[in-house]
Amino acid sequence: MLKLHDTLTREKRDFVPKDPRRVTMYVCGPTVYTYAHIGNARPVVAFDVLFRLLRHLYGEDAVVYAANVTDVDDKINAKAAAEGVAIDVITDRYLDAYNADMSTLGALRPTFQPRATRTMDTIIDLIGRLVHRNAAYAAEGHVLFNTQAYSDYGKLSGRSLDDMIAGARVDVAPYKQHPADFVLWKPSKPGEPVWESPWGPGRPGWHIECSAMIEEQLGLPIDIHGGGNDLIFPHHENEMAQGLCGGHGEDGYANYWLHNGFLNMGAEKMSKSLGNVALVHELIGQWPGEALRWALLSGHYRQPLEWTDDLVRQAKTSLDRLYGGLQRAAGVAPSTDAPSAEFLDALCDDLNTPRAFAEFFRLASVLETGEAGAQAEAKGQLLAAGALAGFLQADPDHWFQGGADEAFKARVEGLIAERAEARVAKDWPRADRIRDELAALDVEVMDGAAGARWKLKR
RNA sequence: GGCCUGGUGGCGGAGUGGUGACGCAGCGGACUGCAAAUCCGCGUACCCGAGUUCGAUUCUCGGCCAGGCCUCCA
Repeated sequence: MLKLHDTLTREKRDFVPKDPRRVTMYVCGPTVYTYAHIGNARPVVAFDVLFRLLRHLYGEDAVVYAANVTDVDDKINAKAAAEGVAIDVITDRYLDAYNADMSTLGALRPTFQPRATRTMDTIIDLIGRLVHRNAAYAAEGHVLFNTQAYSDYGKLSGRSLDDMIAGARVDVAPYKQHPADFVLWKPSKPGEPVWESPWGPGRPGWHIECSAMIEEQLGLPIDIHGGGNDLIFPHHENEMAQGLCGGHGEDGYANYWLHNGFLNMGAEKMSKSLGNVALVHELIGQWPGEALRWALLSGHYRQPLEWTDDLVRQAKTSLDRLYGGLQRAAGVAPSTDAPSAEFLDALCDDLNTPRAFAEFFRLASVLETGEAGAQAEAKGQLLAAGALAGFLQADPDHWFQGGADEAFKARVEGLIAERAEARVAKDWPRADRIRDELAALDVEVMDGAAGARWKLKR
């Protein structure tokens, strides 16, 4: 039984989908104005594991996963203006880069990737319904959500309206009826992209696109809504309020709210505004994407995780160990294609990936030392567990030699053949000389009963 | 100020009212022409104080420390 921690009820609960034939999940996606950093990738990878797990439990075609793309925003506008191009040029460029980067991290593409600019009709329709139902009002070219219309406002983030007023750090716009009211539609500034609406030309506020997309792509209520824990307030609080008041939310908005913890650089949250970021785009030039994925999942998704070079190095070493086991067991035929029960249990325990990783190592150990039957089972379980979580699907030789082209491989094989001759002749000085030569090429040779294997050191 | 997380061994990181996480690093041994890998074994931990309890790292309260959010910023 899958259990998930729900932010709204603040407890870990059995997961029961509204319809097991159509399990719905929505995760807040990127604003595409620059490259994603590794902190941005944490929810993508964590919820990718959940997506894969749900597909495993309910069937591949039974899970519908939508992740939005915010492609209209001040920063996008600024970048487009700076380059003198239309915003689509910017957003297309960085969306493509984003998808390529996330794919390198082993994340499956969501079923839908709706874009704000292509959801405009639904956004305007939803705002219209909110106005009609007195859950929103127009004022000075803006449309604002009326927080007084929703009695549970603050429930998700655990805040009361009174607290918010008391703690308000920002001047309240004069056109707001209540300080907590938030913008659904606002006028564009000169030169910015603009859409026509019943309330005048302008563009959507921050939160409304997600509610519109969820209505359009998934239908209320959805089973799972995910995102970073900085989105709980105000974004998800507002999203839920407007979504429920729009007329289709009588059965709730999202049945399970999941929020991931942050990646820290040193003691601080990694964030673009602090400038302490490591871009995925750059990291994938330094490490295998699979090692980055492992590093991201080496801590539980709700806990903070400190991002360091050493974390990735350890992740790489862990995968070397597992791939090494698979490489040595190349001759073992898997006797199952199902992950072990413990592996599945670990993931079903609110995505306990560290516990699942421990099971990877246990299986690898059985593969190394077990009887033939146990090995065959362990290999099958290991590969199946890997497939479920997005690991270990590469050819082990390719994992260790991945950076080498054919010419390089031929050269290495030649040297290894020469060295084999020397070893047969017990010409140790010559054998060691060739080992040194290979080491200079960054190649490590491992002698074994069945001949020598090699890997790139990197 | 309000709300919310978290503080576990050299490092990363699970978990539990009373025995084992797991991985990395380290140490000893086996194997090995050398090396690597692998195998066997070893070590060190639960922020502080009080309480509940036969017993607390685990529950409660208080404190200290760190981090996050507190509206047009994703």
